[in-house]
Amino acid sequence: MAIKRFTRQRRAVLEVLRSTRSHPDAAWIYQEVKKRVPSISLGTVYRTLDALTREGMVIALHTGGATRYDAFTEPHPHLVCRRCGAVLDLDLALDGLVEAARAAHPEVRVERAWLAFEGLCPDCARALAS
Amino acid sequence: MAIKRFTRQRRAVLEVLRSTRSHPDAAWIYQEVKKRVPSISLGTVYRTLDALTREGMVIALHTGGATRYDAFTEPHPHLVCRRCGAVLDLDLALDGLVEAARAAHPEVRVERAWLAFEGLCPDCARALAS
DNA sequence: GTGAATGCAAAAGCTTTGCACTCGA
DNA sequence: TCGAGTGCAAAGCTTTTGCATTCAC
Repeated sequence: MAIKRFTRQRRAVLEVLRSTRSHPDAAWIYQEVKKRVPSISLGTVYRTLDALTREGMVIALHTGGATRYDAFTEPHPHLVCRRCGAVLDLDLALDGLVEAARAAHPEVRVERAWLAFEGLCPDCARALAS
Repeated sequence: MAIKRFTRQRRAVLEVLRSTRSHPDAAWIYQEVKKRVPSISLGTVYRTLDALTREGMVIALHTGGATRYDAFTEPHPHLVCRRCGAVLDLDLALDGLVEAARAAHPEVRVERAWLAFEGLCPDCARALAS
């Protein structure tokens, strides 16, 4: 269902998510939101993240473990560190990807592109280089 | 650990996976492999898929629900249908993506690109158009 | 006031794991 | 032979859900 009421809980989830660029999962968000709204339950966090995702206010990232969320909704690629699991935003335009897919495959409806790179974050790249 | 023995079970999992382009999950693979190796357990299927993925013989796709596997390991994008969940291979070159990411972000190590499109498969596009 | 949203807790997936046994190299 | 791999089952983790209650509109 669409969001009808903007409750304290939903506002807090959104604010916590907007306050970080670490692409946290539901458990981390829950711990943080609890500091502002101690009565909130994990189930509400999940329901809120689900609603916000369907509204397009946040993005859900499926990188392997728990789903991670991102309040920065402009299309942008991510780097997933294969060593520590960190997810970083990359500054790289995704222009043309959707159009190219549409041109190559007119039989499907292409709505959005998800681009992720696998590799090593700066810390892990340094650690493995030595 | 690396694969040391190519058992009946592992051969069967790989053959089942190579026989389809439907990007099945572990449960489906388990049902199919059972027809050839009735004694196989779901745990072995998971361990085998994990080993094959680490060996680079199959690819693991994280699209939201259960992990799906693909024996076609050439880098290629997928279309994930938001209506029925189907995953289709798209015929579109990924050339230059990794290089572009490396150029834009020399501080990270970029090893591989994962490109997925969200949209509608041919059946669902047709169904929603009417 | 009213029903959308919440809190709680149970349950439902999906995946991993410990252990004794098996069998491929 | 002998340890990598298996089968079984229990456990672990993430996520969903039913239901009574609450509270935003």
